Parts: sequence; C-alpha cells; structure tokens
Amino acid sequence: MRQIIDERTGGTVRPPCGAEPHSALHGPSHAPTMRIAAHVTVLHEGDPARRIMEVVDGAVMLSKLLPDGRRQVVELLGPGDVFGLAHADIYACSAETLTPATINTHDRSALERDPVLGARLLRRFEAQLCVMHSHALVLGRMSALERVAFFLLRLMPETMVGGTLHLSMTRQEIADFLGLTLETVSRAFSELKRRGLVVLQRADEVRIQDRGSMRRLAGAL
Amino acid sequence: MRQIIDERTGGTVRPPCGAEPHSALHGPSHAPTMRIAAHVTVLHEGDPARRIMEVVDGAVMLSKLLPDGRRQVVELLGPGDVFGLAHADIYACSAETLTPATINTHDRSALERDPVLGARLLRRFEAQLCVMHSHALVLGRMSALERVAFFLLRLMPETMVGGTLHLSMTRQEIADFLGLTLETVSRAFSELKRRGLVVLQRADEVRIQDRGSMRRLAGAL
DNA sequence: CGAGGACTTGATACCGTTCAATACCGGTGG
DNA sequence: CCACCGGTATTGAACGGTATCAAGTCCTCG
Repeated sequence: MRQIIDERTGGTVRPPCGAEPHSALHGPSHAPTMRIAAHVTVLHEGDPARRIMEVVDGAVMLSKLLPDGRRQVVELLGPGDVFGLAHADIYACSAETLTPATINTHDRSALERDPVLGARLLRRFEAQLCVMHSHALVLGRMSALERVAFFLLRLMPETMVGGTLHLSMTRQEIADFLGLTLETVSRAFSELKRRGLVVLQRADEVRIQDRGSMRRLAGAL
Repeated sequence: MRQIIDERTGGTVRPPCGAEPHSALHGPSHAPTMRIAAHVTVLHEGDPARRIMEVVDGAVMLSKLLPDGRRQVVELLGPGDVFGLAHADIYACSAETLTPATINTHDRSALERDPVLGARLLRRFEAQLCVMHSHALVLGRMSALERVAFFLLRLMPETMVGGTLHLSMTRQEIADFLGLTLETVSRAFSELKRRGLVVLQRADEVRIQDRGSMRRLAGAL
C-alpha cells in the first residue's frame, strides 16, 4: 500500500473536502478566489463535480488511482491551466497543490452563461489536450532516461537558461508522473549527472548543463 | 525502422496532403463535410494548422512520432470527437482514418465568431481530456494484460452485451495505442482467450465472454 | 495453388521493478 | 554543539515482464 494523499497541510485551512470550497477570500460568490497552502488536496477523484477551477498562481498536480493503490499523476498545472473536469458529474481526478497556490473557481452552471469564460477555457483545454498527447508519447514510448530528460526540459522554460530549477515534487511524485518507480527516477538523475547533462545542487535543485544533449534525449521537445 | 504511414488508400481521393482539404462535397465552403476512405492520413503532424475537424461518422486515430520512428497512437476518435489541435499553429498529431469516415471541417477563424460551435467544442474537449487522463493511467501504470482488457472494454459499450466487436485496427496499431509491441498484444489476446474472458472468432472479431473479470483486470473502467 | 501480409508462438536479452541496505538532510531536544 | 530521529534519496543485487529476434501459421487475394 502506498501513501497517497499528503496531509502536510502547510498551516492553511483545507477547503471542505470535495464539496463546495466556497471560502470567498476575494471576489464575488460565483467566482471565488482561494489561497491554498502547498500539499493540500483540493479535489477528490469521484466526488460530485460542481465547480471548474483555474490556477492563477502556483502549481497543481492531478492524479488518478487504481483500486489497488497504483497512482498516476496525469497532469502538472501552472498559471492559466484549468482543472475539475468531469465525466458524468464526477471529478475524474484528484487535485493537489505542489506549492502554495491561488485558485479561481467557477460554478459549472456559469459556463453556459459566460461566453468569455467559455472562450478562455476552450483555448486552455486545447493547449492541455496537446500536452496530454505529448505525455502519452512519453508514457508509451520513451525509456526512463528519456522521460526524465523530457520532464526536466518541460519544467525549464527556454528563457531561464543558466538558472537553477527548484523541483517542488518528490521522487515518488515525479515517478508517478512519468510512469516509473522512485528508484528508477533517482537512477536516471544520477545518470544524467554522471553524463554531465545536469548538475544537482541538492536533490530538489537542478541546473541543466547541456541543453542540446537533453533535447536529443527527449526527442526534441 | 518502422512502417509508419499506411498508404492503403481505399480507393478514394486523398485530401491535398497537409494543406486545405477543401473538397466541398456537402455544405458551404466554411464548414465542408468530407467523405474519406479507410486508412487515409488526413492530417500530418507538423503541418500548418488551419482547420479544426469533427468526426461525424467512422473512426479516426491520432498519432505522434519520435524522430527515430517510434510511434504513439494518442487518441482514438469516434462520432462527435474533435481533432486538428495545434500548438503554435502547427498540428500536434497526425490523423488517419481507421474506417471510412465522414468529417466536418471548420476554419479556425470561425471558432472566434461562432459561439455555438465553441460551446460544442468545449464540451467535447472536456470529454476528450478526461479520456486522455484515463489513458495516461493505462500507459503509466497498467500491465500488458490490463491494458488490452481496458482497450477492449473501452471499445465495447455497455449496451452491446453479447455482440461481436469488430476491431478496425491491426495488432501494431493497438500496440502503438497501448504502448506495447505487437507481439505482446498478441500474447495478451491469447492469454485472455485462454482464461475464457474473450472469444476470438477471427483475429479482428472479439466477443467479451466474462465482462466481470475483464472489469476487474482493467481496474473497473 | 502460390505469395504476401498479418498474426501467433517460442527463446533469449534487457530494462525497469522489487527488495534491501545505506546515505543524506533538516529539525528537535539533550 | 552534537546526537538522534524521521523522511527522502541513493545505490546495489536479484527478479520479472516486456522487447527483441526468429520461426512458423493462418487468411486473403490473385
């Protein structure tokens, strides 16, 4: 059995589990904005789906569980990304903050009425669907080393060239995202380090040393 | 090296490769409907993305390639599903018909103007995104046998209980969808047959014998 | 009847998992 | 300040599932 839901609530209130997280800190009742600590589960897979959420700031991780406890992190979200999707009025994924996050929520009924919101979500869904397509390629066809290289490139935007990337995920979370075990992820990091493609200041601080080789490994992201 | 694009054009014209498939058989020029034979590549990954397509009838497969030829089938589409998505005005996937298909195309610019179309696409994108989430779970965390069981259940709707399912995909295509090799897919079919969960009239005609066991294998679809 | 393609099955190799031991890091209390 | 502790990460050894390589079979079509 595996530890699934991390309850290191960073000191902030947790929204009323699975029901309506209506803590209106800012904004009107139909689109409240919430400030949430890191490592808080915002949504539970299987709960009734009443709201759609938008990440304003911070990072959120969506995951799904198999009955026997195997977990897959299906999406990593940043500012602008949308979650709280549903099949048959049931949330399809759990959502957990990776960092402190600001989240905007909309009532699903508002979706029908607000065409501006609809247009924004449409663009965002298209982008997220494209990312999922790439991720299917990663999960279905790439080796462990390639997956980790891809992961790091994805987290390190072109802009920040020489910067140090802070990973806000544990090896286990990265493994669940990449369809590997934490040991294999760790070995892959060590191998990338050994080859001189990355430098690990600490376990959660990476600097990409040789971006060209990384790209080649990741199949040209 | 692998055979990637299947050119068994079933006798029908192939739309002008990658450019605007404007064969207006039915409907006005801004939303032409095309009738396309089986095994025709409608869209090429990397081509400029001008249009959004909707499957009216038939089955379409979306796939992505790695530089070295490895392929992943990222989505299987049926009536109502949408494809032709893009990052940076470039098609993110290739699209190939699995059966004869009827496809509706919309100019991307029409998307901005037509809120009814937008609302329909939004609902559909949400559904497809949910399916991709499940697929990530399949690719990242399931064994070969589980993947094939999941695949068959997904293709066999609840309604058709005792019916025979006709697979319009080769073992290679199924393998590329499930992140396996064709040999492993074949072995999985044989194993399901051996266990009495399915009956194979022919290689491409399956009957699900024991739906309960299949569900258990697939992790309750 | 023969040819080609798709599928099945077998033998072996390899990559990633599993199990286990050890190292590291931050925090707490002596 | 240091010893200790819990959680996380790294590393090693053995195992196993899937890929790979290679026949051989079945089906369809000419």
